[in-house]
Amino acid sequence: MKTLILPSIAEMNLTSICAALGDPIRMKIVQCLADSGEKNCSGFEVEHISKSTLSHHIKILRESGLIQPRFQGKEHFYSLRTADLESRFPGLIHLLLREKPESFVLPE
Amino acid sequence: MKTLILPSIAEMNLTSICAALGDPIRMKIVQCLADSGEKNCSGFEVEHISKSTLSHHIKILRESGLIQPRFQGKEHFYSLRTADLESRFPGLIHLLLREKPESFVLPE
DNA sequence: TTGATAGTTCGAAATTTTTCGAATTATAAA
DNA sequence: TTTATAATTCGAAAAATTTCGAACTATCAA
Repeated sequence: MKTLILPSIAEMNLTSICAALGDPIRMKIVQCLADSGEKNCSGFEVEHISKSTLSHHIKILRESGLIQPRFQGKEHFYSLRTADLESRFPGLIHLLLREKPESFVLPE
Repeated sequence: MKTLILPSIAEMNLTSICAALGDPIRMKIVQCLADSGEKNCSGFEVEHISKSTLSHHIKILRESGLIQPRFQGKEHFYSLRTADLESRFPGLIHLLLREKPESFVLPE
């Protein structure tokens, strides 16, 4: 079993999070997850990009604290760390929603 | 008189804004302005950086839509485009405040 | 056990960003 | 007019990021 490195809430840093979001591919992945929850790599709405490049972007998102993986068989399912992000940077998640923001309920 | 290029509210783009904020020097400038309003270059809390480098960072912040200049004599005073940013990305400004966020009143 | 699938890691090339000093513009003050 | 100050622009060098294919790990299914 592999150990995964995720920053704690206290370790999250706004500059790193912005740097992670400052790339169009990564922004798209994050907005895709913000809109519709958990997805594996093939569910991200990105095209014309090799799988190693996609892995690289996923790593940056994970290390910034934006996303977390869940391993199920061969697949890695990713989701936004909604509650953690909301507690550390209130309002951030809301900013990332593309549509129907009124349908999104923030965590308690 | 020089014409300055500022993106309109509609032209503002979240990815570009995040990219602009994803650098520690630029984040510091923006948080400095968010905390205390208008400042010229010498008022930014950045050190060990040449003036041409500082100009480069200011340009990126301006072109992303985060800041606007006001020319007075030799000096260029910069401020956050608070109202414009709040109308385009509600909550963004609040995220950038380092201290005393409760004392900050968002524009109408 | 073999083969297929999902994804990561490695190393190198391509591209972009950051940085600087020198030259330049614009204003103000002597 | 000359000098000083505030800041930008211009190249070019240095540093960081993005990208890819190949090799690898792990799981599942035949």
